Amino acid sequence: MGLDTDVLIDWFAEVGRDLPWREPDCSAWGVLVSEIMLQQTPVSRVQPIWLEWMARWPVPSALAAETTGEVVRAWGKLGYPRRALRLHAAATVIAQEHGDVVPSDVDTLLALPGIGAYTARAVAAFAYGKRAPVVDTNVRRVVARAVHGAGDAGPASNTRDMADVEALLPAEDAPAAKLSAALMELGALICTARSPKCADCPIYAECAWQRNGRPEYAGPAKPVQKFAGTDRQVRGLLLDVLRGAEGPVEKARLDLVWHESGQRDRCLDSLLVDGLLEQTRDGLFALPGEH
DNA sequence: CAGCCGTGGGC
DNA sequence: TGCCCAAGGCT
Repeated sequence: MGLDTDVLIDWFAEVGRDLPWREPDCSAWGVLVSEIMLQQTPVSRVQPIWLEWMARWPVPSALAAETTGEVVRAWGKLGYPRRALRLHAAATVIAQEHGDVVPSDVDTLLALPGIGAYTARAVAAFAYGKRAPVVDTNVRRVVARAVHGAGDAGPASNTRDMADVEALLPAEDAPAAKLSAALMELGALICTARSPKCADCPIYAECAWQRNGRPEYAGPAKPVQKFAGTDRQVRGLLLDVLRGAEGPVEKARLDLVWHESGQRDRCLDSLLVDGLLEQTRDGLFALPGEH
């Protein structure tokens, strides 16, 4: 027995959050920016930054005209700052090759930097109302429980996961796009990773996980990412100095953020390689384009 | 494909 | 408190 898509769509219309990028007049550019920012970053932290960006860079060409350093600075502490570089690069391609219009075609979107299987389909569905299997961590969890009766989703398998969701989508574009948003919202608000709120679930009666007696997750243990002491932490500390500085800084200033010089220098070098930092002629360090 | 890439909040 | 988690993508 399949899920009741009408119930989910109605539930979303009733209790879905009023997020600014869901407003009917939000541009496709606004949707794209939100999707990139929301990759691995919670809604509550994205929202204020997204509002700033939309006021400052309302079209792709406006962002493209900015230095990458300024974009990285405006990215603030959303995390994974390479996303800011990729978004800037995507905006440049959109401005130069697509007439400043965010593409609506999945394959064209996939060709843009920073846009993968999820984001391409999310933009097609949420900005353009298209039917496309939108598979994120929320949707994978909802499908694992409600459809497959498992306690949680196992390791991601792009092909299989998209086929699962594809089978749930209504034939028509508009309801399919609404269902995609509803599945994500259900995973975010009700069918959460920890302590799911099953009493409030609109598809409780059809849920295969309930029918199975709510079995524990039985798949392989998920790899846990360390953070303390990793290059990721050190890179974050280094970049944070530059975000807070007016202009270029001396290396001695950067040396203060981490005790181990080998790791520190390796991280500094990797930031230069990534294009998140630049070195000035006189050996100072700066955000790219800001010297 | 496994591992890496930031940051902060909740339990 | 430490651990888990959050609208992924890239190599």
